[in-house]
Amino acid sequence: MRQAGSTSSPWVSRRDRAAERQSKRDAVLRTAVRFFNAQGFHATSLDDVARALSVTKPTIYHYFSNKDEILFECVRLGLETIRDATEAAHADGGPARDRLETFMREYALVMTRDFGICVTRTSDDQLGDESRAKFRALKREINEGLQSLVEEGMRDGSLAPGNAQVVAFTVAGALNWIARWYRPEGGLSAQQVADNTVATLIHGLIPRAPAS
Amino acid sequence: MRQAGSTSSPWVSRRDRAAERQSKRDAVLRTAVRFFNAQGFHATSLDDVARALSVTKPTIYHYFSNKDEILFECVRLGLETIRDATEAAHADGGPARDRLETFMREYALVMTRDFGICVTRTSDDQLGDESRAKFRALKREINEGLQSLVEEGMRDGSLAPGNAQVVAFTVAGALNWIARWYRPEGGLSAQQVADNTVATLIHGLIPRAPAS
DNA sequence: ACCTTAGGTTACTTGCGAGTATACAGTTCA
DNA sequence: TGAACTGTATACTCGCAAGTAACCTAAGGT
Repeated sequence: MRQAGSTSSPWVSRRDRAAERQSKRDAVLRTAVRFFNAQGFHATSLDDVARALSVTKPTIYHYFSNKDEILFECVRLGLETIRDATEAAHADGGPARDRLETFMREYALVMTRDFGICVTRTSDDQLGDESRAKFRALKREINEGLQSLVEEGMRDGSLAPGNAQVVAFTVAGALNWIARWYRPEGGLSAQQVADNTVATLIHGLIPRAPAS
Repeated sequence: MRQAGSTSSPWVSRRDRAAERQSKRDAVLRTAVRFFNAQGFHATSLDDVARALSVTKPTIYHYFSNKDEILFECVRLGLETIRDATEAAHADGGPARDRLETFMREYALVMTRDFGICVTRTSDDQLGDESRAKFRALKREINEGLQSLVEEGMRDGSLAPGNAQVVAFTVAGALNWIARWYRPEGGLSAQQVADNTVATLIHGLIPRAPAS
């Protein structure tokens, strides 16, 4: 630690205290999410996490009030990244299809990273009542954003007509699934996976004449 | 119970004993899988399952040796249905694309039913070592079948060229996801969901000239 | 010099739920 | 009639991991 603040002076503490606390909180989350992804939430004890950080369990309780909060913070970090991308996709101009494609690519990339992976591995029965409600709300928000983007595209003709809800879930499923199979050490980079998946969804499985 | 065997006679027991035992075993699985899907595996105690069947926990242990076995049998039932469909798809003649499409539709339908739902809700860290190995093996078998079907289609030109592995995972993800969002009481029938999802995957998101 | 607070520890409580020991009733078959 | 087995219940053990109590230390402000 002792990573100093803006000016590097021995008189660390003023506003830096808060920053240091935050950085330790983050460290707990980063460590916890790896365990959750590797072993599952229930199979991970806070002692595991503590040990990995060379501290003890009560220390963790100094930063979080319970295990639930830790899990929720993990999924929140993943979900908020995606939600921000949804909002960006709506704000941008241009044909809906292009905005959708950009969004999908971003979504896919999140799914190759720890917090994104945690989102799809977490089912709401693992969370307490209040966290579960927030978790669901965030997911719904994202899904509605995706679906409305699809609807827009169907309206403006840049997307093929169909059932927007099913299409949105199909896209979400294909993208979420990346979190379940992607391995960084495998042959493909995250970017390649994202590009290929998005291309498959956009163009479909059967051949198509060169012109898009 | 007392549902009798082939001939309806009061002398029930001979070969029927085994059948009755089997039917009770099945009842445990059907009840358990509903709980697992509704509340999650860890959040479901065997007392819950027992109570729902109006028996007690030791009775369940009379049919299964542990909780693990119950979960594994649930996912096995789901997975084997899919695997059989894979094999059928390989055995059939005709262009690979058609066989793939049939297989996808069947896969999608399984994902609307209890045991199929359980498959995608179960992550391997919930299983013991031996069950986990079998679970993974079954899933791999299915995925390899799917991927080889895709490769075949790319070779014979009935599918667009691309990275067969990514395509297979994209398809699997979209189909698996059905288990996470489909609700029978919602507006769409299982068949409609299957047809729409498959159509989206086959044709892609962007418009296409009428001729396939 | 002293009080307070933050960050940490050791050692505990506690509850839940998986799994078991044991007993008992009914049925089959010798 | 009675041995053996099957299916079920009651009442227990037991371990694990979440969460807590109580205590320690060092640093900052005054």
